[in-house]
Amino acid sequence: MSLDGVQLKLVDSIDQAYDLLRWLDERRPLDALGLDLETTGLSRQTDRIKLAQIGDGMTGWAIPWHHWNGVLRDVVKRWKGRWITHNGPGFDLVFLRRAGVDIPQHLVDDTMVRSAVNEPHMSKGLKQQAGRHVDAAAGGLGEVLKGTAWTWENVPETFGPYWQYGALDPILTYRLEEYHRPITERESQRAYDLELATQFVTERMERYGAHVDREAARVAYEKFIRFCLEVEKWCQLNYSVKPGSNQAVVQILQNAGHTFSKATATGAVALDADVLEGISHPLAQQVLARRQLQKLASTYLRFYIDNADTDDLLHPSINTLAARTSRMSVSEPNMQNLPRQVTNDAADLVRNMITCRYVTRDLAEDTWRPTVHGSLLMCDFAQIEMRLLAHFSGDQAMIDAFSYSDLDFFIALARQIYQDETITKKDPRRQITKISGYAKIYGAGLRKFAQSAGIPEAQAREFLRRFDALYPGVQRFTNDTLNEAFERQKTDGLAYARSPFTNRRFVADSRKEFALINYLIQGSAAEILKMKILELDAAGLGPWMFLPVHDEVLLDVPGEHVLDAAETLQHVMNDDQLISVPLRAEVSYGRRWGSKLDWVQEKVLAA
DNA sequence: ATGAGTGGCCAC
DNA sequence: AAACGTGGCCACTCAT
Repeated sequence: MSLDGVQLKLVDSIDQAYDLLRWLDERRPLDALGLDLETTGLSRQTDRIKLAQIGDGMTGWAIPWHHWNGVLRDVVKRWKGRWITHNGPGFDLVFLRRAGVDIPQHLVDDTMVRSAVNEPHMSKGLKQQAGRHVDAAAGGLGEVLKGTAWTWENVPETFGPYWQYGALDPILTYRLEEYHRPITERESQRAYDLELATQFVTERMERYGAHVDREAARVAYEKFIRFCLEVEKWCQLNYSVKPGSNQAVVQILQNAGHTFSKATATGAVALDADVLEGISHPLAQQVLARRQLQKLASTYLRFYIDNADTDDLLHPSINTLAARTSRMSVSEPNMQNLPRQVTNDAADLVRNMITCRYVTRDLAEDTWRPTVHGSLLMCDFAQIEMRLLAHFSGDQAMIDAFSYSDLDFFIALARQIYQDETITKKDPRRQITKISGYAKIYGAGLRKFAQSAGIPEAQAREFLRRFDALYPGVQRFTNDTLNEAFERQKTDGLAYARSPFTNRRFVADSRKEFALINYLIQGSAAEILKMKILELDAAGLGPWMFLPVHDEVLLDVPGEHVLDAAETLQHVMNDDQLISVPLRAEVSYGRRWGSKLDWVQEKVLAA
């Protein structure tokens, strides 16, 4: 395929508008239209459409939005066929909807999603993809404004290179669809359907947003920063060093007689929390304390204050296609890694500042009634990855350990492994068992397992021997996955595993094929969460979901819907049919996320 | 001034 | 036989 002979056209007269509509009428009803937009920028809240482009494999039309948007509206009214976008659900369709142009979800296909599913190890970008599958020259496009005084915001729509660059995009999109569609249909239709549908739901989550207690964030920020400044002054005064300059701090501590043994990945002297905690020197303690508070203040509090909108809502981006396991990631801010340690008040605070939008700030905790004033609902799967390990292994003993309704899974497992029915929650053997489970899931070897469990390698070896004897299915699952991957390496040139749920390909880096075990488990968990989010959406909870966290979904629900929503969550997320052990989910609620210390912390802050 | 790389660290 | 996985984002350093 090449781009020879393509036609690029600009709609800037009535005649050309009619040309476009005539061209449209000649499209076959079963054909598709490529669709793309050029905008003033990337913000879906504040930026505007400059150019709308449609096309097929040979002809691309650029429609200047300000003067000729009526033409695009007319096209949307007339066209009954499919639409092909590249990141449409997350971008172009959002801009169009805001402009009052609604393209029905069921008519949309998307080449970014197709690429992510068909070739998860490759770049998903339109130009990069087109360079691979359409025309090598297409990969080098995208610098039309270089050497001009224009920006994406103020370039005239009629500037030749600009609109031509734009008009080419629907052509590329259309061609990519032609390339990908047969592959998707043959290889991974279910994964594609799942991913595409998920994008429409997560885009709504982004718009709905997360409510933040901005006032509390301001107070905490001031306090944290004041502390950091004092530490910096102290370090300067006493040691003439910046507490953030690790190597300089190391120098000083070395001069004071401390020796360092831990190295970083590249061989430098490590100065992480672990190392600092082991040094009895006032500088070490100050460096550590400042590092923690500085991180919290700048990553979260500063972000909350600067980026919440006028309704105190954050709108983080949810990327459904970032991780090779199909996990979703979240950015600006990354709300999937808000500190959770209850032992650290300062850290816990950051999570507690995510609050229910329907509760006014002055409403005292003891007068708050979730079913009256509204509530956050948090619904998370219990040990979903361990359940998937049991499912994949097929070991009856491990499967059984999930079927005692009144017994913790890891206690049940520990009792089997240690042959001791007296093991309870606090028994250290439960913790070792738990760590071993995650070691299996992550693909850890003996050494790393012993390390994480804090036991001698001999003891770890004995433990794993018993584990493997009791649950031979885990090793069988591991071996089968790897053997299959190596077979595929020979035939397809690529080591990969396939999702049992959607037939998705999980691709491993070379020499890290063992990671496929983890990809299957983590990826299946991710796919299950996506499936469940779609079910929740279909069950009517779409308007209130705002955040996925790998095995959990968060909702912000008005009071009159709280009970219904909680019941729906229970009903949808608990599932006895999907895999060979029951899937269990717990619903919790609160005025704040985290919520354990709540108002107490606000008082601490005020002090 | 900007960007890439590193080290560090939070989550699941 | 042996192999801990996936992300995002900060401060800092050194390069262009």
